Amino acid sequence: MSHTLGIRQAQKQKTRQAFLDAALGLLEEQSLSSLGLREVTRAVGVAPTAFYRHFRSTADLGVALVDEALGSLHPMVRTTVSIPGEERITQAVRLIADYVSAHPAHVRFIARERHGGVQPVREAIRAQLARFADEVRSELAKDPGAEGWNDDDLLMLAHLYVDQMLITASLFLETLESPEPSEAERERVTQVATRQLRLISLGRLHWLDTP
Amino acid sequence: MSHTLGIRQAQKQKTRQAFLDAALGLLEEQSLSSLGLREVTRAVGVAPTAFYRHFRSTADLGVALVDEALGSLHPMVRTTVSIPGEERITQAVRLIADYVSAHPAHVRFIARERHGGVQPVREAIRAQLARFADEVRSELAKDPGAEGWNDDDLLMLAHLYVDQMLITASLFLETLESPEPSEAERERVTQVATRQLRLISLGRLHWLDTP
DNA sequence: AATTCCAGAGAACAGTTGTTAACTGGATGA
DNA sequence: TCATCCAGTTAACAACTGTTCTCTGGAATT
Repeated sequence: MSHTLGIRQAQKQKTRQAFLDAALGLLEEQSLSSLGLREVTRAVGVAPTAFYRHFRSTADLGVALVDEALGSLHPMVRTTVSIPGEERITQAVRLIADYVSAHPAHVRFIARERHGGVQPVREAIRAQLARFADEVRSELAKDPGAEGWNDDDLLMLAHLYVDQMLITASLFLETLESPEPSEAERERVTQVATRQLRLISLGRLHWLDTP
Repeated sequence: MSHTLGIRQAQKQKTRQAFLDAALGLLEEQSLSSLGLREVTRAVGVAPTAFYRHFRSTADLGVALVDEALGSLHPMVRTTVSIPGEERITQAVRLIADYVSAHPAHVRFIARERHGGVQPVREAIRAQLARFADEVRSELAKDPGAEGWNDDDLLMLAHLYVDQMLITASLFLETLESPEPSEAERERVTQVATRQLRLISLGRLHWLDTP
């Protein structure tokens, strides 16, 4: 059962969330490695020293942001990959489009810090993406089209899908950042992403044609 | 014809190159948006104000680094893509492996700043990658396997290849950064990348099977 | 009701930052 | 040879950084 938090714990979590929100906002136009501790506390409206009550460093805050950004996405990905047939591709692209629309700053943060200058954050993202890949692999294994596939090749394919989804997310993001975000642009990205996934699925279909 | 530079111009270019080299070194463990001007001049061994003789800002220096990192790669990519048959994939993976080994810091810089916090640099990288995609597209168009393909689909495929190459480069880089860089790890990345490219090529082969 | 706890405030620290202005001295071109 | 140019220097600026130590007032515990 869930324990009701005391006033004190509740207020602390509220402040912590304010830190995460403020940081995410500031990170829209800079990278984590240049994010200052004082900068964040100023945005939240608290004293600089209050930061240490919640995080050891801005790198620590970054790791927390990784979990916030990707943690809740796992069940959705599993569900989407488990859809059979053509519908899977359509729904996967839609899932990404919707997620980018709903949480653009989170997506930007992940894309930016995946190869960014803060090692612990890179590692946290790497671990999350590896989890996604493994989940995709295990869902694909249940698919009838996976007969005759070994686990290595399935994981190779899963990584291809995951990376492709990240690229697509980044393209949708650019769509939002564009000076005049048009529905036509979004539609174009959707079309390209769909066809790229279709092409990969075609390759998958004929993977075992010749040994 | 090439004009021989005076002592003065030559010395200036030498210092400029020292700036680029020093910056690239410092950027191994941080992002461009946190790179300080004084930090760079200190590493070069020159007064802070000397920086302004060469660059307007660190963002400006970043744009110069983009050209240094990717500019010389275009002819190699064209040549590699023009190779027919299975050999093309093998040679492409080898090209990337060699380039990462020879210029790891440049590759890291591109991967990091592609989605980094400095807009002009992102734009410069985007433009270079678009050039690669267009070059790959025009080489693929010459390929016998491209009969019946329209330009839109060819460009879609070209982007898929280019993005895939960047992902592979980043994996090779992680291989070098690993605490104990083993040849076995490199070989594994080579194998995965090769099979991913093969799968994509299989999809390409059957793209026109059903309209 | 008395005591402990602890999120956040306040002040101070030594170092750092980007940018300005005025300079020097060797290469350059008349 | 002499005047011009200009890459790099020196000095100074206000503003900012992360981190420390001490303090406070309300919640939590007894």
